[in-house]
Amino acid sequence: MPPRPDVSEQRTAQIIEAAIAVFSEKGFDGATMDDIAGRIGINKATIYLYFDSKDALIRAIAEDIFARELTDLQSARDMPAAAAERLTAFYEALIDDDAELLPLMPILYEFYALGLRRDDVRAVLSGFIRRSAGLLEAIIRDGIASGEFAPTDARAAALALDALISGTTLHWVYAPDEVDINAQLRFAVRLVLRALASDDAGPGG
Amino acid sequence: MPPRPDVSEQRTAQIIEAAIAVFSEKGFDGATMDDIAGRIGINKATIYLYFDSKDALIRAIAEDIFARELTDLQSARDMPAAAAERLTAFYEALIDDDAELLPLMPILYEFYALGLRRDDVRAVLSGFIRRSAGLLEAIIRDGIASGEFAPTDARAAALALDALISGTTLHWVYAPDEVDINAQLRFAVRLVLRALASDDAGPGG
Amino acid sequence: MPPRPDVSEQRTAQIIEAAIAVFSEKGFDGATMDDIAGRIGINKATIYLYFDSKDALIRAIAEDIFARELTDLQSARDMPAAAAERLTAFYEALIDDDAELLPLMPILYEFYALGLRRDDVRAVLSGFIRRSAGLLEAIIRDGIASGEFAPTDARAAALALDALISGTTLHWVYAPDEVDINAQLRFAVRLVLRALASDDAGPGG
Amino acid sequence: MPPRPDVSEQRTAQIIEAAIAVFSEKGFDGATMDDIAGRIGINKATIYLYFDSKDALIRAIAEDIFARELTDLQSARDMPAAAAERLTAFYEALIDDDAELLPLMPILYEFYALGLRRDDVRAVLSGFIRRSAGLLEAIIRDGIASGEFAPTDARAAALALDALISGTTLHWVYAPDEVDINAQLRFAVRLVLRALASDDAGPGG
DNA sequence: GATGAATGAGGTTTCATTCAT
DNA sequence: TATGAATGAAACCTCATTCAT
Repeated sequence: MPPRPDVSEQRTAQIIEAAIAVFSEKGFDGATMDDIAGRIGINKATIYLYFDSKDALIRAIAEDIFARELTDLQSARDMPAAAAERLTAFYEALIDDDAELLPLMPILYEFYALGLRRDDVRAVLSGFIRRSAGLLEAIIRDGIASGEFAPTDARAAALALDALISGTTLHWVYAPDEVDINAQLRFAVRLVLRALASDDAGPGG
Repeated sequence: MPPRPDVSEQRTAQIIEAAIAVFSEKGFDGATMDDIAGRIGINKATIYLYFDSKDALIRAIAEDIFARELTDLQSARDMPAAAAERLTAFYEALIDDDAELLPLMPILYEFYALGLRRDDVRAVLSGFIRRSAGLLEAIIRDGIASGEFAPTDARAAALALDALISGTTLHWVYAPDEVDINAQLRFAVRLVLRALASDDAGPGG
Repeated sequence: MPPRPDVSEQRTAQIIEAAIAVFSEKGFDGATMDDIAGRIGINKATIYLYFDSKDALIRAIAEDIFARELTDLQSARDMPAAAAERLTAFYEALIDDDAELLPLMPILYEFYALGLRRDDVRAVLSGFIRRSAGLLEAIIRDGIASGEFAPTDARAAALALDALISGTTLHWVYAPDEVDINAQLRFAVRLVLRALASDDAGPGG
Repeated sequence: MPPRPDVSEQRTAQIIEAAIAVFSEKGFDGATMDDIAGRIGINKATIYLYFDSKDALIRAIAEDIFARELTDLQSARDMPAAAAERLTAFYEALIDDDAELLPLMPILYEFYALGLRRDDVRAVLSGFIRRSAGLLEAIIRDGIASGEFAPTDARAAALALDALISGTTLHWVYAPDEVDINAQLRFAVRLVLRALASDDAGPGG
């Protein structure tokens, strides 16, 4: 914690923002501290006043990004609406964020790759995935409780939905011409909803 | 006709194998040519007799790995069995390959990340994803033709299944304790099969 | 306004000086960045703060050296004296600079060789040669205008004089025992002066 | 001396020829043994059957090239003609060899540069320069003996002529548009001949 | 808080040279 | 005689990190 929190916090945020942009473009290793500093017109050394190391910066970014993503999911969960509607709302928010989300994809995969090698990053990612599925599960559980969905393995369904979403995003990124992301995500949700509505016993059965 | 058997192909394969192992462990950037050479007890410079550059080596690995993966899928497609059975067989092969597949995951995400920045890698990945979905689609289409599945958008279903598989693998890798990969994949297939069996119009509808 | 005086220019000059010495001794290819850095007790990487690459450094040296040489010639041209005197003064300065000039010879030939392969270096050399002959030509032209020399092809005479000087320098460097550089240069100038004084039509005739 | 001289000599010559071409194009350091071997379709290692090292090859080339040049000069000296004619014949042969000589210029300067650092090369070059001036001197001396030229310092005149020739060649190479090599060389010879014809005492006087 | 200057460590790539065949 | 394969040594260049100002 640097002495003057007001300025510091701004700078911290500014650096993180710049770093996200640069890392997205060049990858964690391809990007240099100079690239990041240059993007906001400060000196490379200044970054070290706010972050201990490049690794620490990367870790901070992981926390920042995944916290933001969770926020979206959380507000979907907390919407006063039927469960099916809330799930739909969630993926629609995802798509609408198109302009925001797409540029994050490179860094996302960068994190998936890095997390398998760095424990601190792995922890952040694991937590995110767990919580992400947890939020979807909560919505599904609400739907079951309210009788909107048939009783089923909410956890498995949540995992499947989450998997569908991230898998579809991958298609979107790597074969954009072939995938109508919007239709495909809608299809995915419907797929899961139908399973929930039926009496399927889920993977645990 | 040189007296000695052509050792080139063996060396090439040997280097690729070593490189896969090292890249998985340290990432493309973290791994050095020395690491790779050291792993098979040759000199760093020898690698350059077989690959023009580190980048070329990475690219060769991409082709190698994804070709192997496709082979598995292809043999599933070509099995003389009902479509549902063939889909099931495919993901079961995936799981059985556990010991082979799991160590490849880091490199896979490494490729996903890199592909968004390097065109040659991107081309290999795009092709893989496209062909992968194409093979699943073929099986599904067979099922529809044989009356095993209800008429539906085979492409969308294939994409969904493919997405489910890669998304589930991600869970598996990052939250292994929470995910029974076997059950979860079975669940995924059943999910899609049910959609196929019904009269749902798919994402295009 | 940084508190410290701008040390950049000094460093730049220091590096160029060291590089000239090292390049003279070992040739462009034989010399390493480490050699150069070591000579002034700095780290190799520091050189890269001032020059983009070894090639850029070499190019900077070309500009530096040839600019210096031209300065000498220019001051000879601008002397308030008869043309013949000014020409004589020039080669005498050349000889007096003995201690400075001789060590530069290796690097000069290095440049002659390199310039035939590298366009940026070639441009510097071409310009130098052109301007060098141009300055001599100006002096000769003055002499003709003042009636000191007979009307003749001033350009051809200048080129001949320039050629004589560089050719003689070559002898000097490679057969120092056999050539009295001082006498030989004086002879060369006299040779040209006599041609100028006569009514010879020059090479164009 | 390899066992079978017939094949060996051919190979040796073939390698030298290839090396001259490659060295001219890329410089001594820029050229690799592979470049040279590749140019005649042999294996790099084969060169080592004929030359001990790259340095030895370079030295052999120096001897080869300068011997050839001297041959031209020698035949000019031995022509049954007046001295003035023989000098003229010499520079004319030089110009006619245009197509042969011009491509050798890069390697020539390469040698001038290298000779200042490598004793074996320096010895070859020194000898060449000395002998070259010696041949010109012989012709001039003949001219003096026959009364064709006025008595003068033949050595100084020869050196001046030699210097003029090599200096002019430099202009030619670096400012080809500005120099009519043919006219300029003729001018140079005339310049010297006039000096010889007169009663000038030369530099030694 | 900020930076210009510097560096140590290291990575990719190149290549003359060797040697078993 | 010829070569495919291999390598040790080294060079250029980069960059995260430090520190005096």
